[in-house]
Amino acid sequence: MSDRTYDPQEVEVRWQEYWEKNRTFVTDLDSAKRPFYNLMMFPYPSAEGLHVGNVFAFTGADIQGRYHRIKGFDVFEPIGFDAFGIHSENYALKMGIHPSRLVPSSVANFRRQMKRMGLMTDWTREVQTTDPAYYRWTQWIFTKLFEHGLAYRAKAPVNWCPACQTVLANEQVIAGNCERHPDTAVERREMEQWFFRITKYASKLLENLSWIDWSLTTKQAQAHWIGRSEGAEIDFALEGADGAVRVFTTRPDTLYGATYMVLAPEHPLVDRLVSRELRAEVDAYRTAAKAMREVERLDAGKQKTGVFIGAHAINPATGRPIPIWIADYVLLGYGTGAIMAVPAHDQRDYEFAQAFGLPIVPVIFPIGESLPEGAAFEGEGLLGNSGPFDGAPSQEARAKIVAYLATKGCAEAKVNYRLRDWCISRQRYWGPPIPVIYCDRCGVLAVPERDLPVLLPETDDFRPDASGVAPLARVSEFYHVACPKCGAPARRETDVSDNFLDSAWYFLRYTSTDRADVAWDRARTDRWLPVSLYIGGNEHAVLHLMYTRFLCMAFHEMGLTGFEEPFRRFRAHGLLIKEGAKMSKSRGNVVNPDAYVAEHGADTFRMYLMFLGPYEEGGDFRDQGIIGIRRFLDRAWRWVVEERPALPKGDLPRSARIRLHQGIAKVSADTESLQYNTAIAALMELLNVLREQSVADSESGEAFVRLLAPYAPHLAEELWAALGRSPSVFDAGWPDFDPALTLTDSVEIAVQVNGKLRETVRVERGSSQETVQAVAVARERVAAHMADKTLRKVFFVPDRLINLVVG
RNA sequence: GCCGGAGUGGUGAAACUGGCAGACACGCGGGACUCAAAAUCCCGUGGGGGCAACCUCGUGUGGGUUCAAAUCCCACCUCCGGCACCA
Repeated sequence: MSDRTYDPQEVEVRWQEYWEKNRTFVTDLDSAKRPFYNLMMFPYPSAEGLHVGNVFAFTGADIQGRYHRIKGFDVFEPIGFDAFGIHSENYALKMGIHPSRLVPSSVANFRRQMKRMGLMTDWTREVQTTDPAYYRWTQWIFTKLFEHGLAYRAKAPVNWCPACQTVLANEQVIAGNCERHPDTAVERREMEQWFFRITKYASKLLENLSWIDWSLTTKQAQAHWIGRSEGAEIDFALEGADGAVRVFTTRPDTLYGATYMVLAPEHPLVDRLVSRELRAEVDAYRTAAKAMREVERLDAGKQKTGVFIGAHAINPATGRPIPIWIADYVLLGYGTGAIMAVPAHDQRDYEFAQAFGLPIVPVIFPIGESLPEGAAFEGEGLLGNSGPFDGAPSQEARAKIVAYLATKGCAEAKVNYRLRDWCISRQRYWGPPIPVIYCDRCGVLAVPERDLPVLLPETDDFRPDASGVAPLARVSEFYHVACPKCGAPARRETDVSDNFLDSAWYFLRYTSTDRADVAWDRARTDRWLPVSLYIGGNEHAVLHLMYTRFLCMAFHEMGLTGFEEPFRRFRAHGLLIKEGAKMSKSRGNVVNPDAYVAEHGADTFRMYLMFLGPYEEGGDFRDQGIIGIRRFLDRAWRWVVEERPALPKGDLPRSARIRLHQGIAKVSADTESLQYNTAIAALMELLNVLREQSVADSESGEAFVRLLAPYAPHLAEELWAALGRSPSVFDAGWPDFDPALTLTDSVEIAVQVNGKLRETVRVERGSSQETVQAVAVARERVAAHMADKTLRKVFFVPDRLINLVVG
């Protein structure tokens, strides 16, 4: 017996060197016959290094890559780093070191840790979003969108975080507070911003969800975010003035019950409509609403407030004038920024009408019950108080009323979306400058492709200030530029683009990192995309994944790619938490993998994370059971290296062979469907069975090692070599199983009497009810429970169960 | 409030399409080996009762459907994630 034992450090480093030297996981993108693009969400390389949450995410994705590789696919598994953005910038400000000097060491640390984890990454295709060779193309994408009318500049009320000193996307505002500063209320500011017209694709973004193979939860989150609602836009003519107020409603059937209107305080018509006597009051309300903290304004439970503006509009159905109010519960950014208020059938309008003594006219009457007291009736029923439409069912009346108004030119059916355009301007330093030049003569120009990249100037003066102007405005060599068209003095845009733009196209760049002349090589993207499988966290369900889909639709429309949807399959992994809480630096509960890898090795740590619970559900990280995985790998090593070679050669007994084939079937199916915890349990069971055998057969060793390979890649290579096979096990093919050998010859059948388990009997597979019943009733324990009772009925599930009902 | 997901031994968890609840591990108890320990191996391990064979209760709570429910239905509780005056 050898005195050597399994030494993961030695084994793992040796195989990592072997893979690197032999370019085992470097993919020839141009000759691949069976491309499998295995994508994982690239990390933000924080200075603290990789944490277990990253390792959990990467490992689950890497298992898919390795599994497909053994199955014979040409797997492309690239990685990159996304070090632009506010997170890096704030950290740099805190440390007083320029981000361009901090990022390389963070990246180097991440790279070291990731290599040590043994991912099958193709490191020849690494991208960094902060590299001018990359962001040149991020800027190019902006110019393409600009050319196609998908990028525009608008003054808009934006979310301003006083702590970040920058604009936030809606998605970055959590309950009215900043995503990065949970104690800081977001303010609203009017600013010139660059937007991408994602709303153009709202319907396509929604419709395609019906066929893309994504985790259901992710698709639901996207559908909700897009927020489609069907209704109508209706014009309410102004009384004693030209023009009309347009509203959006999902309930045109309630039009006869519209007894007043409400505009958002910021609505542009307010200024024109407000009466002289009420102007002071209205202005005071508008100022207050504007200054109000977003959290307060959006608090659904708060008392309704508002003011009458001294003007009236005509209800187009009743022909009667109704008062126009402003109130902060109506939002400028949704629908038309104005509503028709139907207090009888909308709870918010009801509360408002109650507070201000406005008339409440019911027009929908529930069938077979009466209207609720003290609340709006929001359900369906028959129309009343509705002139010619009285008696019509409310659902049918919607279209009828719209059609009737349409003939008078004051309504049209309309689909509204909650989705808003993507604001990409950031008044910060650490990002790709938006490639735009403002020339007094030529107007707003995109920087021509030949002048890209617009390099981010090196400056130590990059702290944002309350001016709201980006730090780049203070760098005069950058700010002043000659117009690319006429040569006259012109100015550069000084905002940088949103970090989400960097990460919205990185998977296209991976294929073409060797090409300095194009963003991506069309032949390669045609071969490799859409991505075969994308694995990542569901926290990106509506941000990253939505923006990415939008860009790909735009690229496809421009003829830049051959596909519309970037990810064939997307699977969301669960969140790894610690003691019931999300891991974060502020909580001080971030777990660093290095210590575990140093103690037990990467294989053990990988498998342990995967064994913790269902991959798609995540779980609570504890290191309690890690020793169980280590023991399992130790046993696997001993079995292959020491125990098995000492046994005489021979064939497995049939029962063991059946267990082997059942194991192959189970591990294959569970790996395929990301049920890694049960796949590992099956591997353990299989090893337990195989170690009980007293012969060394020719089949089980190689099968087991290959099943183990996606999970413990280093050890699998080592054991493959110990079996006398030449590397790499990842070129060896996935073991097949014989379906006939996955069924045992005999089965154990549960015998119940009146639904309670009393006995089990072992019979030949496929035994008839008569046979099983005969065996069962002959058993003493069964007979005892049936004594002096009559057999009423028998339920028989072949090969499983028999239930004898007596009474 | 709304939309998802979840609630099972001391712990992480497993359970096909409604068909033997607790696979696989951790931990714990006992034993073997050892001068001793570590490592390893073997046995046991949901609760209660019983010397035992066995009996009985048991998947968040309360009802229901069914020969049979962790699984389906109704009502509720708790936790996690997301959204939130969306007209």
